[in-house]
Amino acid sequence: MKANKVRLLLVEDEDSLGYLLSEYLGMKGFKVTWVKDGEEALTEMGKSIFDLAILDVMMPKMDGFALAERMRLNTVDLPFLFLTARSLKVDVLKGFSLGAVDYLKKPIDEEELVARIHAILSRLVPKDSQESGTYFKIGQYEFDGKNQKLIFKGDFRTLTTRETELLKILASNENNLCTHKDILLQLWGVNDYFNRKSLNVFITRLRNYLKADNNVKIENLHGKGFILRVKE
Amino acid sequence: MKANKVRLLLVEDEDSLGYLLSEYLGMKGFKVTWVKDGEEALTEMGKSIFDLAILDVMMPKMDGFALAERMRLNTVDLPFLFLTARSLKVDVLKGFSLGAVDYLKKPIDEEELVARIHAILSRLVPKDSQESGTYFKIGQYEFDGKNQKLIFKGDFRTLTTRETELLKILASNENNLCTHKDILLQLWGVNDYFNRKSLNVFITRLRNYLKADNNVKIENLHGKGFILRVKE
DNA sequence: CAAAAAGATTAATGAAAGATTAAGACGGGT
DNA sequence: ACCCGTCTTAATCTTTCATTAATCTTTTTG
Repeated sequence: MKANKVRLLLVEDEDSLGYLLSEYLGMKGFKVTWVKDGEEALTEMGKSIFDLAILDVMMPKMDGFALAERMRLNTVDLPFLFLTARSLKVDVLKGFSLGAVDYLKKPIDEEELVARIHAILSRLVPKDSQESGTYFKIGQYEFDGKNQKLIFKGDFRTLTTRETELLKILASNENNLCTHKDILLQLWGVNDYFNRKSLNVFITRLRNYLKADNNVKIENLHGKGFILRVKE
Repeated sequence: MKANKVRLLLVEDEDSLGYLLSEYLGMKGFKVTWVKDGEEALTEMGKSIFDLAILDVMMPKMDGFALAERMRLNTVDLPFLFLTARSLKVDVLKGFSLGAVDYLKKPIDEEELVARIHAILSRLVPKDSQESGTYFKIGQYEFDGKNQKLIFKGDFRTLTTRETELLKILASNENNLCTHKDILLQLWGVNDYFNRKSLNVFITRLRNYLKADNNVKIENLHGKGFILRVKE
């Protein structure tokens, strides 16, 4: 899984610059996804994982600043830098206050851009790997992830691998949102329509297994994901 | 943010700029140590701990690049950025290849420098307690943005996506005006008649949810926007 | 004070997301 | 090759929620 190419999301409406940069960065060994507006960018962020986003500030529809703000609201935790012709001081400051890791003024020097990307990536804290335990208490249930057993008052049921993996994710984030995206990427590695449907089936199964304790619920956050809710 | 001050090591031979920067940065809440050449810098690094070094490139005796190289040889693991009048591309690239986290061209804008320092530090320091920026206290309410929960005296209500996004904006600007324009751009990316109508609907909803504490109000500034007002 | 603009409130609608159940596909073990 | 347990796809039904609409109230301005 690791040792892979660095994945960049380039958001640039201008054809010429977008083409130039995506080609150049591709040549330099990055995996580049180029989209032309903020909406597309958000969609793309929902579909796959990126290491860094490069946002043009001046774009029709949604500008780079608005996009950064929406990323924050959607708790998309993706580092980003701005690329812009607007070098007004107030813009630079706004860029950083939105959480940018860098702010580059046009005209862009491609080599400098690459150097800066590397500087940024080398300093990034690696994402917390889900090093979760294997044994959980879920309300009156006990869940032995290693042996795939769900125990209730002495009785137990053996879960399948998928059921186990899913319950592990939910249980290690008890009472906290697990997004579709995270679950799907962790279980299937891909976030598409069919896997999403599959996920629903497994959720139904788990709900069924967990119904004996009605302080335990798998709730849905519409459009976001699931929460394993344990009252008290 | 952080309890103790951030410690900066400023290496700058020029008196005027050095004085200006160390004063300004000190005023901005940093603990600044100002030395005038590379030798002194290395001594200082041996004596105390710093969070970030700011190196001028052009200095007599040992220039910034040479200093960075010596730091590497001495395995001094201190992030540094360059400050320089030499904006030649080859210099910029050399700066980054030496491991710089940033490279600023003179003339330096002090505010931008501060913004960049903060951007760098926030990347270096592991994110403080996962839920930064998504958890709010609103009067007697607690608002958990990540899980879209609005909590009042132990009980909670789950908000929808839009309700959550809107409340996040208002809450992060408590007692300050959020203009229509800003809200609309952040929530929809577009500022038109219909979204504005939509916004009103959501404001009504939030008002309804927040009415249990009458020190909390969403006020309207006619023609301007909304304010989440929290008395006391 | 009257007209117009902006805002507030409540309700209706429809598309998208989710839930559930069943049927098909796949693969290891015998 | 044929079970059997498991995962995936399909089909169908239900719920959710953003948006639009309709109506009423407040504020501004001349």
